[in-house]
Amino acid sequence: MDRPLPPALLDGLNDAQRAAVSHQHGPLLIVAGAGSGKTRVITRRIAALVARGVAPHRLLAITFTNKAAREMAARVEQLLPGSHAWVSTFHAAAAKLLRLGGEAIGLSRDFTICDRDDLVAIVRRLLKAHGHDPKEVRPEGVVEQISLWKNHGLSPESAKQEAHEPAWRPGAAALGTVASELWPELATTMREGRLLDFDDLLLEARRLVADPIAGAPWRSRFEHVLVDEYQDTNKVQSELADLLASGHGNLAACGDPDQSIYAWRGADLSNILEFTRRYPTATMVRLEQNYRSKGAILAVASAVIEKNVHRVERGLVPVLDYGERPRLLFGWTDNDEAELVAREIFRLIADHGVRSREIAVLYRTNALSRPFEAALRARGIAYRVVGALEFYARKEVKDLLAWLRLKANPRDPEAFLRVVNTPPRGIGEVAQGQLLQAAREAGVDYCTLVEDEARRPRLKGVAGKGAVALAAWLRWLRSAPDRPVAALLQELISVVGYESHLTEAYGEIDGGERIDNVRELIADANDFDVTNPEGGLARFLEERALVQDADDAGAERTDAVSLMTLHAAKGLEFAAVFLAGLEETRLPHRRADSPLEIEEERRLFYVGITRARERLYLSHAGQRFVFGRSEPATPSRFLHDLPPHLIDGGVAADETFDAAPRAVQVVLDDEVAESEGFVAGERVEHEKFGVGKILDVVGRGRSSRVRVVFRSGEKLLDLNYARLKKVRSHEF
DNA sequence: GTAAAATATGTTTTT
DNA sequence: CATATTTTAC
Repeated sequence: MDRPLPPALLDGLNDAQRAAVSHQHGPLLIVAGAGSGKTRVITRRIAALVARGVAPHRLLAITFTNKAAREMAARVEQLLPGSHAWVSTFHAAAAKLLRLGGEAIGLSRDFTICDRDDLVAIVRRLLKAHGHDPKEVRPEGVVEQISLWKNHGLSPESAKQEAHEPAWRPGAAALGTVASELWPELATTMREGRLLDFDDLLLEARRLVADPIAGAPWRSRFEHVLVDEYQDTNKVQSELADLLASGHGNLAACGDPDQSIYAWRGADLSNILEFTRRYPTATMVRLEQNYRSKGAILAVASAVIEKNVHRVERGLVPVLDYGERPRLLFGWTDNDEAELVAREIFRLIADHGVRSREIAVLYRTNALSRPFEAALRARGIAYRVVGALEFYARKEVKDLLAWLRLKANPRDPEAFLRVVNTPPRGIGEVAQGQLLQAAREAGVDYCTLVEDEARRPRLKGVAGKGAVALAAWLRWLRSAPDRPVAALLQELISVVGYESHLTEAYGEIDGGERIDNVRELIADANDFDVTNPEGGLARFLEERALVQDADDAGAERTDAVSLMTLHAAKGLEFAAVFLAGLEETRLPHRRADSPLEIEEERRLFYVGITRARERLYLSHAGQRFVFGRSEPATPSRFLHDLPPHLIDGGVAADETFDAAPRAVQVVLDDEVAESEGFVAGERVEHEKFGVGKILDVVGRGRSSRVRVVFRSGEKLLDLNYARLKKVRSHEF
């Protein structure tokens, strides 16, 4: 310990960065503004600690996403080849902790991590059993409420008193009342099924580490604990970090209050704001020099964030030159906007030699990606949508994972319910209810239950026969080796006949697409087998549960423009950034109404702006397709807040909007024509069916449909969804 | 009772 | 448009 630091680790750092890297003992708070070299400081700090004699495996670094964890681990590896510092997210760390030591606090070794969908499904069943109308009480709302309660330290019992929320609609049951009514049963179902959700992982991990006896080894396991994105930790997370560092107090927290964008998920800004009060001996380092963005971009960022009232005054000093001022783009419709963006991206790539991977289009919600995908595709520009289509959320993927889950944890009710009748084998809703009930009464797992059922049948008719078939597969599943995962999966698919089920249920074309996803899952499992030669099924499932995005799981890194939400862009940087859909009800989002929520939306805008290194574009449209309908859109209030002199051409939002024709500057006749109504007799083109002719228009407004005759036959198309394009008659 | 077919309906953000 | 729920047919 306390060996001198190799000077190379401090090379090229400013004073504040050096202080953060070389700090040795006791609590440390790093308040790091956007682009202030935070990642560099953290990795160097880890290396510095090791250089001073701390064993790498006695360091724990916690990041916000799995991707960040992987990247940081790789960077540390670069600095210190062969080191094995533990870098992970809170949830992954908690899961590992519980696998290793959970039994000491009465947890089963083979628990399953369940996602939000599983919770919602369980709650939906409970709602039904209690006779609630799922339209009056949304199961999603109940899940959200219970999650909030959990994070505030409530228990199923204590929630009863808290729940006096008025009904939002006359006659409807109050959400809080229903949630508190269902929570005990939900907890029972989870316990019996050995299920842990994301909140439970953290809560149980905290319970383990806080335990006077069982937690002792964990409280001294790490000599240093480091938490990145500290501004987005919730109470349970910060307490877990405190506990893990409680043996020595070597806790380093690193974050930026201006980039707090997860309050809706329980993130508690007071964790970082009051860090020095909790740790009075803490050293505080401020990183306030921005090495990432050009001055012009930073000027806009500052102008934006300064509007927030609930904020500690802080500066971000540009190091780079001023550069080009951000540009405002306006399109009459969302398609026009996307067209302008795609055109500009093309120009950047073709004329300025910007790499595609250095360009990002950022928006508030995933649903906004469509027009950009289409416009980029039309120009042949490679792009990838980050995070949106969750691979593991697809039905066929979930089905197969459910079989694996059932093998890993035969008491998992959600896995059982997915498996029991896919492919259909005559065990319908009623029989399923009976099986669930019987399992609970006998206290046995579902595999045992079904095998018993096959021996001494109680279900009648088709259901009984189905149970016999299912029992045979389950017996096979139980005896199959759980490694390699890809082989197990492959065999499972052929034993169950899953691929033929897909083609039967969805047809050749649709089924084929789903089979592709199945193959992708096998490839994914194979990747896992190769990279984790000793990893078993449980580990595979845990990784899939904690990692939502398939890209995240370690797929290709192609040169492509990135499309993603502002939340997903956190921690990333690009040479050119397009912030799109800057309109009221989108940014700020329509559901953000309180001043505090508006401030979080503004921080989101700020995060987006500060992703850009050299070029920034702010774009919005005058009309946008929402719910399949074109609606007028007004520029975001955040655009109005921008001082005109900071924007290219000195045009602020209100002026642009009035001067729209000049701002567009391009002829987009085709697109304009597209948004007009259709008339009988017109020629149209459909993506799948080709060119056709409108026979007549049924209904008006929201529910209007058109009857079109195509070469393949007549179709009734809902204009809200079918993407029909007009075709000039001479092209027909 | 189950399975296929018709219909309803939904969009913040995510570990 | 894709999934979830309800209706209908067997």
